[in-house]
Amino acid sequence: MKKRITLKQIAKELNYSISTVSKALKNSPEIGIDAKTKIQAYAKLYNYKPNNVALSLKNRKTKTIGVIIPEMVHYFFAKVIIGIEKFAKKKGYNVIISLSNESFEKEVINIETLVDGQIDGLIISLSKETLLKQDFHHIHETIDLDIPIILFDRISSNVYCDKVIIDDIEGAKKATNHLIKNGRKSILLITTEDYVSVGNLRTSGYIQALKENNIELDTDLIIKVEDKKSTEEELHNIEERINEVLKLKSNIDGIFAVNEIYAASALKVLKKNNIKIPEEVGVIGFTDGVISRFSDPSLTTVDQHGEKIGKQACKLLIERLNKTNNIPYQTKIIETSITSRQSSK
Amino acid sequence: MKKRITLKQIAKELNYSISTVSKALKNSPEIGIDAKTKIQAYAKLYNYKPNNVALSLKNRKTKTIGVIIPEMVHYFFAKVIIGIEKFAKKKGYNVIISLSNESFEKEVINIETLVDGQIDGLIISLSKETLLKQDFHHIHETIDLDIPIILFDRISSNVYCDKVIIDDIEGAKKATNHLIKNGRKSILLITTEDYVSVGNLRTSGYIQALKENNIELDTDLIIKVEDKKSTEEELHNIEERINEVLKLKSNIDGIFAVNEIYAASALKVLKKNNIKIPEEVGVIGFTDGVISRFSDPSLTTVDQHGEKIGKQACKLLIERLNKTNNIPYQTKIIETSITSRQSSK
DNA sequence: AAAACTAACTATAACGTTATAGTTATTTAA
DNA sequence: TTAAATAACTATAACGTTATAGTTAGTTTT
Repeated sequence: MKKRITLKQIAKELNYSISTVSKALKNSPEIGIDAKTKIQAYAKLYNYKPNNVALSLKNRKTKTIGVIIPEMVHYFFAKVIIGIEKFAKKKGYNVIISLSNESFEKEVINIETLVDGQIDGLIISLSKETLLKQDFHHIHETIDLDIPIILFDRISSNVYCDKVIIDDIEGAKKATNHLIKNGRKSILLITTEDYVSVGNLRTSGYIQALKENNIELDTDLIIKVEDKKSTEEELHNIEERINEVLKLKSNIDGIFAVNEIYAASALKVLKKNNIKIPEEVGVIGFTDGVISRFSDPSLTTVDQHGEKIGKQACKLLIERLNKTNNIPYQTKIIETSITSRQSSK
Repeated sequence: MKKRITLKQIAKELNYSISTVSKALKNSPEIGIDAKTKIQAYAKLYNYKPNNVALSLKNRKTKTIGVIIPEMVHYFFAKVIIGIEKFAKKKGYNVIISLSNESFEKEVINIETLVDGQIDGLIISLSKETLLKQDFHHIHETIDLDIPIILFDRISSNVYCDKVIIDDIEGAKKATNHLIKNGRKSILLITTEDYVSVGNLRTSGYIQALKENNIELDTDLIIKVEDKKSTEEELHNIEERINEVLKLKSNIDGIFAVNEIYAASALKVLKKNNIKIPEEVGVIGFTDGVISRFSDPSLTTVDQHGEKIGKQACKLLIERLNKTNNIPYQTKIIETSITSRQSSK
């Protein structure tokens, strides 16, 4: 009903020019004290707020950041968004979120839509399809338009821009070492096939940790899972494979899974076999999410600190937006940490 | 590097007026075929895209929808957002997401920020604090500004606007009946204090179901939890209380929890007491999320169909935005359904 | 052949701001 | 006492669009 009041209306009502009103509200010294008090009082009374769209047009800045993530129902991404949102808000930026749903095409469309004058910069975690295709033209075109992009988590070395990642190798090493320090010697690794970069890196970390502790690598202790949608059927499959290895290698005393779901599957199989956790077998997962917290026993995990990642990404972006000259691209690495719970001691 | 091209630049380059260019690109019959082809070709070559901010200012429409949810790390809300996002995109709208973090103050600030010319309408799920305070002035003020609001899930009957909810009473009845049909007679209810409307309604559903099945209500079988942040400590507390009741009432053969977390806690306590699920006690939760799917045993739940809720809310909003006259407010009820898993048979 | 019409354009204003460059009237300096 | 300085404003342009209202030159109509 009562529409927003504008400078024009205030000007007309109080018989000043629009410029005077504008300046008075900005407390400009050019304006006399009388006019100022009158105008400011009136503005306050009618709850004047500058129209942001007009400001965006004038300043050629929207004070809005676009975020594109592969999926929403994922603790890690949700956390990242929280980090972005918090920092952005503090700096006076708004956040627009889009989902690529792991599809290359949707990613391209989302970027196009957002770049259409809605946002000052973008924070993106690439979709699986994009990484598989290795097609980054949409990213490059956006950067060419002088719209900065920050990549996080799912990045590519073929794109030149700021990046925020965790050290997957280091994280996996920490996890493996955690088990070794508990006295575990025969550690089962549940990971993805090698083309998934994250899985690949974590596998390397596992291998390195063993080497550093002079434990011989037994490839029979590595289960590589096809990285599909986690349907009930697929989950059953994974459990089946874990079960087999467990039967085959009865001396297994630790399990490191490269994500929550694999870790939860491991728990299930262990319990079915009446193997005591953590007494007989210690379990640790990567990615600290709800599943880990509410599983029984609760899962020790490698926390990726999604919120920190989001904050850092947002910080990098806003810094770049505020620089007029081009600063060199940075890659920030966020430390992982172990969250110790019941599944390991 | 190569900035966006504008009408002005095209006009200058091709020696036409801005109006001609604008009209040519809109295929106006006022413009001659020669000019049209020339201008359109040039625009295509330089990838002309109208500046959305300018359009927003001109049309007094941003084609953007704001969404405020209490928290992100929550399967249900994530699903709702997916629903909103999908539908919005299809209709040419963008989505801005803000988090109230269950705080009244943050909710107020978020609304203010969004209403500052960024959005055409809002979709909100109220924070717990807001519901506790019963202070809706910010909602009313926004509606007064002719910015339509759609409330979902966490609503209040004291606000007049469009709403999308599930039938909590019906859902709770379905859940309770599901247990009763399994032959359960002594069903423990784990719910929230009554001021949380959702908890309150689900409690009613439970009571009604008992009544309809001629089972006497035993108030000792109702645990009302203070609805706080689910910290480890708080969770421990809940488990403690469940444990006590379980000791006191040894004949309990079913548990209905009004959310996933309470249900997961119940599972934990039952397992600790070596009570067989579902043989001795059947468990059902409200809200179908990851915890339910990955718990052991997996949880039977009342699915709220978050994506449908999001879609419906978005639809209501866009419909209202497209009407010039005020249409009467609607409340849409989305059907729940039972997803049967291991925790009940 | 003058009046009316039409095709193909252009100018202007407006959306709401703000920065820059004026314009007054009044005060101060020389 | 006259020029220079200042205080307190106002007008204008610009951000990128588009709708409305002009303006031409050429074509019909009668």
